Amino acid sequence: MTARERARAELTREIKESARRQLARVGADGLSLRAVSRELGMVSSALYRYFPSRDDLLTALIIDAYDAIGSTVESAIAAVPDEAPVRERLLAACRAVRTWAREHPHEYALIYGSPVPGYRAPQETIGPAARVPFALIRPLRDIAAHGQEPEADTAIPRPPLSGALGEQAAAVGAAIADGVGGTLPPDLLVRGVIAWTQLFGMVSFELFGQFANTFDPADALFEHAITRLADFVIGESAGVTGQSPAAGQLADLPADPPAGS
Amino acid sequence: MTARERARAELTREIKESARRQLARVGADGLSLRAVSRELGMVSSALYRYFPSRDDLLTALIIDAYDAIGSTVESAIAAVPDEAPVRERLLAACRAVRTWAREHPHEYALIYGSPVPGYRAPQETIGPAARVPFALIRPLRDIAAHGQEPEADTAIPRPPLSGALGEQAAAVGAAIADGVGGTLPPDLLVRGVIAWTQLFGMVSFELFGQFANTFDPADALFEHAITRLADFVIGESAGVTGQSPAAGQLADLPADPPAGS
DNA sequence: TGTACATCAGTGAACGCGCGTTCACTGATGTAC
DNA sequence: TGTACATCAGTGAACGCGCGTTCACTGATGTAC
Repeated sequence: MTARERARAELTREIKESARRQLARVGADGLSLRAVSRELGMVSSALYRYFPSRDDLLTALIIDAYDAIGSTVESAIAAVPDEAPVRERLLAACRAVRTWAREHPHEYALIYGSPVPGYRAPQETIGPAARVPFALIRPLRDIAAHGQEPEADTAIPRPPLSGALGEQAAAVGAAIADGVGGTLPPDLLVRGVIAWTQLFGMVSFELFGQFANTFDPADALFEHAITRLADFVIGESAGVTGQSPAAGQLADLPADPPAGS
Repeated sequence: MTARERARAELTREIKESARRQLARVGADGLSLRAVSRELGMVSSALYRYFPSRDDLLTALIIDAYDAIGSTVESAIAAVPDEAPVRERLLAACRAVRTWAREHPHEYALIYGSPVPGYRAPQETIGPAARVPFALIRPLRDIAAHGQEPEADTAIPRPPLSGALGEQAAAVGAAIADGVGGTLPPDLLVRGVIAWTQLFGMVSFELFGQFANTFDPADALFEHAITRLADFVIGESAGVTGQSPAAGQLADLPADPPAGS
């Protein structure tokens, strides 16, 4: 790696860092190449050696943000001991999402807030964007791989999917089989998606100020909500008993069965 | 009402309409007084007779949007026959939220998307902002007023609230008692809040493009999700039986008991 | 090891643009007697 | 019913600002022989 290449990588990093700082001050629409160049002590036209346009810089920030929250969630899940029940992995993932969002509110807003009008997210963002949903759904594979869900232990009724939803979920399940390491039953996948929306709905409301004056420090509400959410997804009621009755069973499974249906 | 006053009201309306159209084209940050004045065939400085600044115009749009979705939801609930179970009112409210959001995506983004940096929502917005959550929670009052929840019919376990959450919910419940027409038990209130976040999480993900390439027409997913959501909030499992067993009982209650605990 | 040439990073000036807001003004609409 | 004055809506010019992007350029870093 030549000195030139090292300098280029370093400056690219500095440009994005400065842009992130500016994001925090003025938001995505206020992000200005001239301001970035000013902070870096360069002339504004110099930035065009690194990013062909303002939108490309924005895209880089979006990809970085998706990757950052994605790897944070993946790490949080990986940090849970293999013997721990699926439930613990889900809870860890939820907490990781919230923690990252609170630590990087403006990057969170960039990727999960209202889309910037006039900006069309390019193809390259969809891979990184899928990391969090994949990470959330992957633990469910362990339930599916178990052959059957702990039907006897669950007290939560499971209304059947409508025909249209069943087909849609089956198609999605097949399409993402590679990403999540196996085909999920439609019902389980739908529960996972609902949990995904619930999780981000709660985090967004907290960050965007909808809880102002009511559930303002949302810690207790969040903890309660993700407990209920885990009940809903997994179909156990460990929120009551404190420990999943099926945990022992699941723990005996290999943590990572081979991919493919 | 003098001719002058009528003209003023009319033009104020036209300015806001033009601004809403522009919102759809360029978003909140792109909203420009000069563009509005251009569309109206006026000189830009003339707008200052109607709104003292750009931010005040934005505030007016935000209040209008909150009022619009608020009254839409209220109407949807009111349109449900009095004899219908609480469940039907909840579902109607959820569908109304989604329909309005899809018909007014940019106004939705204005109030539920990422906050505009540098813009601080003034006090006048909090009343209108509360209309939807109040409308969602108000039907739950009927459950609370019934004296007890249909405990026997519910199959969903109800883990207790943590101490901190219980206190917070009790405080919030007391603070909003006037708005919802009665004090709600903390547990019921928390379920309502969780449902609120779930509902808007799902609508936001649909509108902001997170379902792209997966659950893209989200109709079936949404219908399923709100069914589960009603199960969760009300504790009945009408999604399975098709009709709430407690519906008859609740229908005998007065639709609007006097406010206050 | 040294020279000749190509590649690339950064400069500085310029283009053309749109923005929010102020201000002194004209003329029409409303009000008091 | 008519006049004198006050209020208000809309004009047009101007201020000062920051922006994205282009372009011909200089000088440093890399590469081939």
